[in-house]
Amino acid sequence: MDALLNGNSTFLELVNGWLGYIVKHDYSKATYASYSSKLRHLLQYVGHIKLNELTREELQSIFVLIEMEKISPNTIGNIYSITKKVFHFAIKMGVMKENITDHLVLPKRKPYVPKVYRKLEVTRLLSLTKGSKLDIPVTLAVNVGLRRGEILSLQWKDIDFVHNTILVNKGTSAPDVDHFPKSDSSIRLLKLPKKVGNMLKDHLVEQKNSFLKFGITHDVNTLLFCKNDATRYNATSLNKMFKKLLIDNKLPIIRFHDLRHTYATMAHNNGMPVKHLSRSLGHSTPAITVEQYVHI
DNA sequence: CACGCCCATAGTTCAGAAGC
DNA sequence: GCTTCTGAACTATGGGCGTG
Repeated sequence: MDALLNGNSTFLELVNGWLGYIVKHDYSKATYASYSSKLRHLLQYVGHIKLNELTREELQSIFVLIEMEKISPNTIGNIYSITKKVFHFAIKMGVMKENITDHLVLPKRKPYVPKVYRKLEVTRLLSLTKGSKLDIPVTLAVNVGLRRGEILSLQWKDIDFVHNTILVNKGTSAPDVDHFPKSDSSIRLLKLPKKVGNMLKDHLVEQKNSFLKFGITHDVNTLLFCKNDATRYNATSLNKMFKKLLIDNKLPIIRFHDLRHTYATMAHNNGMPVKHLSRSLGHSTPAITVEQYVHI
């Protein structure tokens, strides 16, 4: 720590100290990026103010200003929880006495209600993607309920055509391309629906042929869904391609991740027990499944 | 122009803790 | 036991930019 941090330091200096000395070391890169960008909302108003001149009332008025920027209540909640950590750090470092983030009044967070496709729209979507680049990711999302990051990092060694299973044990997150599961319960061995298995078999043959043509090695580490040169697609590109497909074909606009919600809703409506569905999605408890994914 | 990458920032997911 | 809150890590979106 720059032993220089004291009551006369500015809020900006405090934030930089916390980000650089704590967050950079103890948290993931994605979290670091998320924290620093959210703190900018505060810095624009109070970055220059000295710590011993910052008051709870002032902080409260800053949150009102942020609300006026049309930032959603959920995001304001996020900004608040990060801010609280910053001041907690200040207290720990002995540069502030009380945590001025206590008892602030904030807008209530609202649950997100995803859009899901009905059977008819799913059928239409699948007929559109058939044979196209998006065939694999869309099918895996809508028929197996995989997350985007899980699809992007699936390798052929994760597919077992003998036992008809698919092993989900890694993910890909923006802005990095790190591999990690969302949580321990996200690691799971799933049954591969017959039609998906068949589709993957066909895809494997096609991919091998295409690789041969370009002189690229194909092995068990090859990604299921990748570009012609075997490299991974950028996660945001997948979203863009998906959205374009919907616009071009006048399908209702949903997010790629909503295909996972669609899968869950359909499975539930088809009578899949919640416990089973929860395992299939990789949730730690069935309560999450019911709360977040089943939209009738 | 279409495609794909990178970056910045907003918003969502989901586990675990806290509160009832 | 449940519901609600918190927080880390994820996904979404859009602009800019390079390539073909």
